Amino acid sequence: MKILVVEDDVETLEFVKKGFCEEGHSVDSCANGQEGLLMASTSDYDLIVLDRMLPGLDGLSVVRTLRANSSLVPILILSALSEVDQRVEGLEAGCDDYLIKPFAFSELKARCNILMKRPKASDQITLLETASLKMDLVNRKVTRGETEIDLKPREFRLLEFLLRHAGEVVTRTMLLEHVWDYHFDPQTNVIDVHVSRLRNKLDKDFSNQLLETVRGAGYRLSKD
Amino acid sequence: MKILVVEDDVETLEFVKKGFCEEGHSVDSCANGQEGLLMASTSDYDLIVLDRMLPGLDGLSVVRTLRANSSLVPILILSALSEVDQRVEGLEAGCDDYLIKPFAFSELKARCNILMKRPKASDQITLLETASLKMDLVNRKVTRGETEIDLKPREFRLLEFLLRHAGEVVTRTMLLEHVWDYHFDPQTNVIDVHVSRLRNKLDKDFSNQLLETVRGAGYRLSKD
DNA sequence: ATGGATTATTAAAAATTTGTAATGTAAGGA
DNA sequence: TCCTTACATTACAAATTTTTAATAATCCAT
Repeated sequence: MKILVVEDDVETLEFVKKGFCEEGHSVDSCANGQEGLLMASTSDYDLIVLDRMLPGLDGLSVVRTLRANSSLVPILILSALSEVDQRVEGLEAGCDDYLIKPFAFSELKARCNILMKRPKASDQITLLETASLKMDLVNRKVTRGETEIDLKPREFRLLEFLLRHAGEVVTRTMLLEHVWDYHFDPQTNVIDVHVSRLRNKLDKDFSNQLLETVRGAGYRLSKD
Repeated sequence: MKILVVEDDVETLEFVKKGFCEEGHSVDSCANGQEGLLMASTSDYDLIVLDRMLPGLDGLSVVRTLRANSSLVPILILSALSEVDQRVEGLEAGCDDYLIKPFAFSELKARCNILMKRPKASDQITLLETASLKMDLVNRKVTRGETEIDLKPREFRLLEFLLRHAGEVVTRTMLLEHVWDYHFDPQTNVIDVHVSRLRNKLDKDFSNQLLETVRGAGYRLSKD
């Protein structure tokens, strides 16, 4: 992980830097707001640890500027300002966590790990997966084991919805709403027909059947 | 937003509940771990506020169980256990924030807002973008500025290819290969027809034309 | 300016995809 | 077991999408 630490107190900076390095992260640092902002804008960090009181540009302004430029980088503010109102002000500036000085590195580490584990807007889900069945949403490809399964657009949407609710029973009403965008009952058997066609492609050549019918309720894509 | 509060101390519970309700959130609550776990598993919450010490099943166990079931719901732990080691233990259990009792509602609110604003794993999208043109590959939606553009499957593939090569000249041969999967020249004007249709939808209502033709070479999607 | 070539547009034919309806099959209660 | 209901399958009809082909417009070299 790539971390930026902006902190003007040399001792604290070295302490934090050393800790993160020992954790195997790559750490950049600087000692003032302007420089921090510049580094944050020009390089991609997985996390920024930011002192609140900095010479020149203070920490909160850095946060506000980054957020105004729609940066989503996780930011943890470190601050000696410990009053509730000051904490709230910090949290509302757009950072993701606020830790009061003095602090234990173990807590800083734990909080930073949470922020870095957090799903990023950029690492998007492109793959839906259940058992041996994989659906690549970007390339619109479906495979079961090694075999590629060719689906028509509506069949794709149907399977996508089932995959997003794998293991759960999916009612006909849900399917009409979300796969057909029908907000009424068409009084036909469209669903049955498409489920049948999907089954042919999905389960015909395999021993265990993934797409099961739950009589009286709907359908369920088995999770295994 | 839908919030679950699990707290056995009646006074604290009412205090938190009232606060969230006043913020316009919908709040469910219960007073023990088992029930909390059940509610969290059966209903979709945007946030769970969880007391650490609960009768029956303690808060951290609830967190661990939920995470083991790959729930990604944001969880904030409330606890009177304020020692560093206890805080670290709580944070490492899989929750997203840890607030020590006694606390100010303003800080709880600020911290909860951060967790609820956080991008959810479920609403992540893959986006191709050039100038004001955006293509959402997962939801298959294209917008230029505020206007949504409805494309047929082949038009979508054509624009996707152009977007992936924005700013570059794209030859007819490339298009036949990658948009049509033709590995020969069909000796027709399929491409011209589709480019024309795409242009109609893409550029007709706008002053600056994104899809330009490079005479003798192919087409290029302008980068701005 | 003119003519050959390249690109654009349009309408209609062809192909594909989707929906309907008729018929067949299986499940579960009386 | 029978009978009703729910689901499955099939063939065909309708709608949509894609391709073709004919015609018009544009570009650039002469």
